[in-house]
Amino acid sequence: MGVEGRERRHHRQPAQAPWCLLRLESRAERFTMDPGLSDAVLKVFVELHRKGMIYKARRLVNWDPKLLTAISDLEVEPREVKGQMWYFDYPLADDPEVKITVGTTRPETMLGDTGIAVHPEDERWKRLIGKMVRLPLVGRLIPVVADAYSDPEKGSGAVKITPAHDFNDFEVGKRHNLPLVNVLTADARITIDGNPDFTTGIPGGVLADELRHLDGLDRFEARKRVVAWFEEHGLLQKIEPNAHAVPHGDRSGVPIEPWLTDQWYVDVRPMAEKAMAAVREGRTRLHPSEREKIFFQWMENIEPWCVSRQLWWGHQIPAWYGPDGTPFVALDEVAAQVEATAHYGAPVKLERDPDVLDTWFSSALWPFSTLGWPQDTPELAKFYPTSTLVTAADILFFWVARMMMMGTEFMGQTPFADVILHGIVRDEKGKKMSKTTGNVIDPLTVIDQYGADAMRFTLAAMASSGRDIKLSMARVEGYRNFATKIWNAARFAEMNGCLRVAGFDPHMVCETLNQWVLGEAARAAREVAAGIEAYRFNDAADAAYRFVWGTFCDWYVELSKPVLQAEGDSAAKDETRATVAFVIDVIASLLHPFMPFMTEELWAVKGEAGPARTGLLCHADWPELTGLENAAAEAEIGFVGERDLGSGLQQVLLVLVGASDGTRAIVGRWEAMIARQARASSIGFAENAPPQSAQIVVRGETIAMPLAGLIDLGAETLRLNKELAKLDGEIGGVERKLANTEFIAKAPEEVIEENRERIAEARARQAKIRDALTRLG
RNA sequence: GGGCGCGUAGCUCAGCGGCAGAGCACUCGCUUCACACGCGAGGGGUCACAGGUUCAAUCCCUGUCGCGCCCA
Repeated sequence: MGVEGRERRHHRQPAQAPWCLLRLESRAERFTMDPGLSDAVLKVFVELHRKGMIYKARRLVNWDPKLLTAISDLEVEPREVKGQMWYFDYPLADDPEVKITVGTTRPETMLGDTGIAVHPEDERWKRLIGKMVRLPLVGRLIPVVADAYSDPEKGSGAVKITPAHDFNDFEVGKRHNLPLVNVLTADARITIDGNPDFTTGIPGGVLADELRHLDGLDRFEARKRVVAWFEEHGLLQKIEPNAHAVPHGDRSGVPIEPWLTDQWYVDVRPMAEKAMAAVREGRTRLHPSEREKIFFQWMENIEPWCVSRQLWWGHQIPAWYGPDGTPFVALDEVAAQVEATAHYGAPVKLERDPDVLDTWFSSALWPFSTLGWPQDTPELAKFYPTSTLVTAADILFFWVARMMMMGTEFMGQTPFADVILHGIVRDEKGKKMSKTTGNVIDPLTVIDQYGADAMRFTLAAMASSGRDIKLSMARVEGYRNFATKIWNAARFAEMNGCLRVAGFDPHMVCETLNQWVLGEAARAAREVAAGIEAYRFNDAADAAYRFVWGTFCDWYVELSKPVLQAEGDSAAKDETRATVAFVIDVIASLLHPFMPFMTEELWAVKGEAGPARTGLLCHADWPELTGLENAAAEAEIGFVGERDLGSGLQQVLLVLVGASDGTRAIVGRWEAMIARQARASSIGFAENAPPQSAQIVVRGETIAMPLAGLIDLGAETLRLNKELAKLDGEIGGVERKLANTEFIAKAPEEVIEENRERIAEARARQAKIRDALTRLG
């Protein structure tokens, strides 16, 4: 974190960190201005300079006229502005009646025009190439040059060239040897009076009054005056509304100016090559992998990085200037003095460069500077390279790419094996949160309302495939309810004496219900682990949620009630109690990554009775649950848990028609439970359905409910007929598929088999429904 | 202008070749002895549009429209 981050955020993050359960080692907190990290910054700067990869150059930079500093390309953000395009007429020097029309969105820059470019093939202007134009208002003579930069399709086809105030014009100017005329001060005011660059081309070197009045004006005020002048002199051809992107400083929010200054640059290309190689060869993997394309696109087109800043805070650049301005880059002034003395042949007075480094320069060193580099520390040996970096996708270039460049350059290997790029949290309308817009959702507010666990779970559940998250409070609330649900389940366990039992072995349980839930728990543990390992946190969170609510609470707890709440003690009851306690421990473990507080508390509370815990849940092992799947238990509980068994009415008789011995046995074991689920008064068996009963078909079993006088038999008939028709449709579709010879020839066997089973099931079901219909009548 | 991505239930989003899913919202019924932040039962989708590939397309390909983001 840079120094400005220190000041603005430092008080806040430690407050948030514990609630978000960032597992931070606070003794290891580092800050880029710490002495150790400053040593690293100096060393890197000096080393890169020695290798010729840091140099000083006079170029156009993105200049922030409010903060009065250069900024890097990445700190510039284009903002769509509804501006205007002004068209000015520039008269030819030797024939003022002939005028060239040029368009501009920044009229005040015309003071620095040193040429006009037209496309070499443009028939309108071709004949004027090589001629001179007298720059209106200023009087300077400037040439018409042929350059393909000018787009004949746009505007008039001729563009004014201001090499000192526009990046494209700078390049055009270089190609045609046009002079650079700077007309702006650091705070973007016009400076022309006594400005030799400006006055050089002016006849007599003396400024007319109308010009002198512009001197010292703010750029926008000057713009108005220049436009007014052109209008007065009949040289304003037209004004068109024009929406275009204007570069703004991302911190200051004001339009930046391309401005000619001396700055320090890092030649990042060699480092970029090394970083790209690391990704290409799989030594660093980006997740999601689609990000790699964007990474390469940027890295392949990378430009020199302007790292000097004219600010009062930051790492001062380790460069000292001799009397003639020669820079000496060294770790300290003494070393610089040695070099200077050697250079001049005698000691000289040195002056240190007042500029500081871009904060991202020191941040780029983070993976090794924090571990003590350039010292050879044990931490460095142990923790570099790191395994995984988790960060927001929007700082891929600012930070991640630069850490990779510096890491490969100075440590010889890429700093991370995996980089997880997640989305950023946006507001509910999908807008990027920003302090200036004022739509920042403070996590502490959400936490106050719904709890840290609910918020953390929400973020995990919504963090799919690196997409941005529109934070949905409804989701947060839903997961708060989930947390409450777990507490209530734990309370149920407590009320029923479900205590942990020493040496409980999930493989030894005898009760079908318990075998079943343990198998489900094992499946859930596998799914959650797989999700986390694949960095698919939403899949992991989902799997945990489904198991806890959908399986454990909705079914297991319900089905265990008859056993737990029966009078007296039994082996089955003991086993079920132990299983409940065991599964709650599993739940705490599975959910701990997503709901650390609640689960830790649950772990502690459940640890009060039974065998002593060895420590905190966060230090406990991931549940190792293998060999617990049990197909027979799954089938049996599947039948018992069938939602469709009942009639939706209270206290009816349930009759299983023509049930097999197996089914009779299952029903025998679960009678109380099934009756309870189905709201049935009792359950019986018969070879034929009683007259006037509603009948349903569930898992191949026909269940009849004598409903004479209870329901509308006509409505029941209608319901059954509707279901028949639905099945007809399904059968028709599948039959057509199976009749297709190509399908039979080309589809995989299991798919064909699946379809055959589907049709068989549908037909069997239809038969039973038809049977039911005749009984009903 | 170039690149990347997204258009799936009213909303927020999963799924990504072989019967369209979740949460929230909605409708109906429940003071069921863990939980109304709950329980049960439902309704709701030509998976943006148009072509193509395939036995089979929400999923793959091409184009169109709409919406984001990144880089010029």
